[in-house]
Amino acid sequence: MQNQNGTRWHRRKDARPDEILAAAQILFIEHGYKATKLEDIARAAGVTKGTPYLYFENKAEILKAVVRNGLLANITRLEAAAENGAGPVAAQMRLLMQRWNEDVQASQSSGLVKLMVAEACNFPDLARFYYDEVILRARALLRTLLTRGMASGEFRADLDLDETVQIVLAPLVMALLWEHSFARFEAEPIDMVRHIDHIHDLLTRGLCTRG
Amino acid sequence: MQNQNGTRWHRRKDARPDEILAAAQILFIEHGYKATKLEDIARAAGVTKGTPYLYFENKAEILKAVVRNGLLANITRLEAAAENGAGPVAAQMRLLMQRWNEDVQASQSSGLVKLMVAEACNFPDLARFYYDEVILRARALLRTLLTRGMASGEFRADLDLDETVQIVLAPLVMALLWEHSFARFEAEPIDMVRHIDHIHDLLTRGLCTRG
Amino acid sequence: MQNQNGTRWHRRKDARPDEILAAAQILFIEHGYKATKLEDIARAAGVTKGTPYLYFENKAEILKAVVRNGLLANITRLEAAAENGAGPVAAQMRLLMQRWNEDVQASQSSGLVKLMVAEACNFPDLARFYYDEVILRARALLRTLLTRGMASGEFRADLDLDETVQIVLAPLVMALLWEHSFARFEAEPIDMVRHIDHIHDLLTRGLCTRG
Amino acid sequence: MQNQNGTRWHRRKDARPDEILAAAQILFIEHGYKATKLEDIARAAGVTKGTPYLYFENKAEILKAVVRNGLLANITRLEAAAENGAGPVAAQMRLLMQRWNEDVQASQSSGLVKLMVAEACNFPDLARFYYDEVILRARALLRTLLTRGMASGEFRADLDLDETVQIVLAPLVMALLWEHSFARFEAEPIDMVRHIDHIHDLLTRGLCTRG
DNA sequence: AATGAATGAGACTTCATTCAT
DNA sequence: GATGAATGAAGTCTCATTCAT
Repeated sequence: MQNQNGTRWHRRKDARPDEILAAAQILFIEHGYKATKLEDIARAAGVTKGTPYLYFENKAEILKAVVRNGLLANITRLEAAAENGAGPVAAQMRLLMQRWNEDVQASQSSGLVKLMVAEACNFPDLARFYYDEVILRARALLRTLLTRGMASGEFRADLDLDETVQIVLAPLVMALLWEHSFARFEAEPIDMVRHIDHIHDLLTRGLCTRG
Repeated sequence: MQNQNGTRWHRRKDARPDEILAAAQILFIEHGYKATKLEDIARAAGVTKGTPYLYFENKAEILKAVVRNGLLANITRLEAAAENGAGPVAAQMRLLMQRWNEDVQASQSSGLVKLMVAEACNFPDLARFYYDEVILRARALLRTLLTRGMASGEFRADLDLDETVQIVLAPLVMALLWEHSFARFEAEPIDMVRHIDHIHDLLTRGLCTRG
Repeated sequence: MQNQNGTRWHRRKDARPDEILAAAQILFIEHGYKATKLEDIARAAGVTKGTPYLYFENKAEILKAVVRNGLLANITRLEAAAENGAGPVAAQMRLLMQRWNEDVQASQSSGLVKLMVAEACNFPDLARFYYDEVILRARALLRTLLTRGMASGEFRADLDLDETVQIVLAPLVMALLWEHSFARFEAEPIDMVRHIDHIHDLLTRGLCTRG
Repeated sequence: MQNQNGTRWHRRKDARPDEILAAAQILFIEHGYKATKLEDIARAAGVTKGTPYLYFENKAEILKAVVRNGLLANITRLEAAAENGAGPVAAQMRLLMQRWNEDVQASQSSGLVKLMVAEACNFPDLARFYYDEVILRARALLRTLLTRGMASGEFRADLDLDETVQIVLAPLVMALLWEHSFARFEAEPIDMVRHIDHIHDLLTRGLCTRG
């Protein structure tokens, strides 16, 4: 394969692994790990069957790299975004949710969560990694925020921290899973910004009227 | 292969399909559709490779039967449980959530949701079925309750119905997914009754202190 | 299975094997030996999977019985028809050809030849049987006729007997094979009586004008 | 599996499909379509199970390729051989028959006819192809010759063209079928050149003495 | 570095055959 | 005699992986 100057391509030499991972991510999310053929990944990445093996031990390692790459970057950016907040905690929380959403959209990584849910049982060490490096860190982030809010009197003092963290995260995670499972059947696509506002509103103020 | 009577076969035509589906459900949920071998299903059901084909056309049909069987029964029981409620709507909602949980536990069907999330893309008509017959019906149920609560003044009048339904369902569904993905890494198992109470409490009263 | 008198059927007890063979013959001819399922034979014979095994050792024995039954009867009747002919040999030959055709039509056995051609390699002893008991006997019959014709001066004296026998039989056999292979593509069905007359005419008189 | 160079593969993409078809042809003719295992074809072609699938969609496509390849080439060469004949038509016919025989011997394709007869019912479109591209074209060839002979007064004018074509072809085709079914039981192998001469002689001059 | 022909274990599925009822 | 649930060997086809080029 030669470009029009007659010289071989070298430009993308270092980009290859990432191109393969990008292709693999899309296909793994779309069809699951087992149902995705390595040849499809290769083709989608613009290379041939043998090439992925130059960069990755085997198919399982590609999956692991996909997940590690995608999610570590996400959570790291999220942690950065959570630093040095000021003002009412509820507002900080809302901001953080929106930031996180923007980041997920930008990084195309929403489906990784679905992938992890689907494959957690088949890749225990990957699941462990995800639990330790993503779930626990995300929870810690939220827990800090909640604690601050409870300390300041903004949030109810009788909340169970662990439970509350789970419950707050649930609608956010579900929205991601939804996008890669049943969203296509909906009449109109979800407006995530608006949806997150609703989540924030409902979680902070509750369903019930204030008596 | 002989059973304990020294006879070669069990001869239980009527029970077989359900035994096969039960075995398949466990394995599909645990490993996903593709990664589950038919021979494993057969062995788990106490029969040999060929037997499932006496009752089901092929592997895909077994998956469909698993999902249809399990979920239709669930949603139907849920709808029955939702009828003729009286008293405060919030209390009715709490009761319904707990009923649903009991039913899911009893029917061993919690993992079906994970299965559907994982395989929605590979089985579009099954996903459609799930969307139409499970998701929409579950939403309708909740929407009725919310509407009633809003009409009675118990719930806030400014809620967006569609959004709220999604958000209320999210923690419930997430709890199921959790059980079949990362729950094993937690220090202690989730007490679902307690968890649902927390969900109900947080959703009805909100995070914030009143006033 | 009971008839309307409440008594079990016994009437066809002895007919069972023949019914099975009749069904098998049709299916073997239509699809070949391997492609015919024993269950299809059973169903076509109005019995269930296990029943053929009450009368036949296995599938191969059914094939052998089909061929033996069908062809032995044919050749025997043919030999009977060939006896005590009088008058011109060419006319006797014509009569024999037409008789043979009537017999084949009546006995529904035309496809057996195709079956034997198709399966000769896979069933050497059956092929041997067919060669010895059908082909050789049919040849002998024709050879007798030809010899008589040559002796009487009716047929050319310079004919090679073996070769001539083969060549005379060929169009007759081909017509049978044709019926079970490509006849369906023809615009109109073959009129066998007429076709045999043409065969007889061409073979006796030849293509060339008499000069 | 290693070749004699100690390397694992032959690496001969261009030759492979034909090697596979050649192996398949022999086995299909010998045992029929169903009774031939793909692994046997592969082994006979010097490759392993999976390799045929690099070049052919599935087993049925291999059969189709075998037939198409083999027969189209034959009929095409036959048509070429039939062009620009001169002299007595009977002599031309004899020459054509011998040419055809030489071609069939050289191309090892004699068994394809048997294969088609055996499998016509199971592969209707292949049979259609054979009927259209081989049978009809062969008939047309012969019909031309016969017509010429009748016009020139060499052949009888009262011949039915369609019938005659069928009858002339029959002994030629039967000889091929014979070779792949019962020839092995004969005391001595057929001398095809001589056999064709006999066919030609009998068909042109007829059985009967003149006069 | 990249290719892609080839491999071969392994999955799905079929079906001749058995035998308790 | 008849049934038909069950078996399990065997066949078709797939695809992760290898390695000569």
